[in-house]
Amino acid sequence: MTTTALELAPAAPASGTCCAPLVREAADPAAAADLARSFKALGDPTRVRLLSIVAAHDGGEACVCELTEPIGLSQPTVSHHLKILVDAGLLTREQRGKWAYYSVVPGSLDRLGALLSEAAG
Amino acid sequence: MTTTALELAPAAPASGTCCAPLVREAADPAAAADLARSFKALGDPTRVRLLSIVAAHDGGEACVCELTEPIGLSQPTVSHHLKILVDAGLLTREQRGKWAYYSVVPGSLDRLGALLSEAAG
DNA sequence: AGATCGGATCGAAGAACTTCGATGCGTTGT
DNA sequence: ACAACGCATCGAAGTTCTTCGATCCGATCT
Repeated sequence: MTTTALELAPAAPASGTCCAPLVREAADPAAAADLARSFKALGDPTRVRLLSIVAAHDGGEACVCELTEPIGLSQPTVSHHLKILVDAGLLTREQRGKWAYYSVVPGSLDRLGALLSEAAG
Repeated sequence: MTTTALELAPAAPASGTCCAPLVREAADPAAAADLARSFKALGDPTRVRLLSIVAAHDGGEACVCELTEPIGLSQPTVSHHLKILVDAGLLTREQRGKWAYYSVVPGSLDRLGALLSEAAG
């Protein structure tokens, strides 16, 4: 490590321009909005808990009746949050007889994590 | 792959209990709230773009004056979003003379991705 | 068929968020 | 010392989100 690059690294010491230029493309607004939509679904403690409880069940699925009690919220509220997680592509819903079973979409969380590293790596 | 486990997999065919038991602990409410706080910071398209633009700059840092224009929002609004990202531990702020430089906290996004896989893996 | 149960949908009330213009504070330049 | 600049903070207005009780729809049981 020599001090060769020191002449251009600190840019302007006093006045003039303040920042360094871009070295690569930033995420375009559409991609950013997509990413934000997914993260917004995880931006509520209730929904994180729902996701975790579903994943903790045998077979990776659980019905609403098993989710309402540990969450401690009303049944309509739990259904509302589950719908948001389904719309975000993190859960799937399957009606079997009288009960509705929710399960984690395989790989959906890993895909999100990968996008995370890519967006700011 | 034999059909050995089929006897206990479908649980109750008609009435009775609906769901399978838990096979492991779900995330406790405090941990879920922590995780949700981080994701909520990423749950806005403006903040995802800010993070991306900062990371795209040389040296991984940028000042507010370089962020306001590409975002297309007012300077107070950009400052507000930057503060949220700092509070979430995703950005750091450093005042150098007249300008405030924001940079991505190294590893913060990877850590989030790891928690993601852990919480529902 | 009628009753019952699981769960989604429908407003509504309250809280939280996003955005802005105006203003204040610290640094830089004249 | 004074003016100019970068940026944070302060209300305020409008929107969105969270939560609930009430209600409705399907499936199951008697």
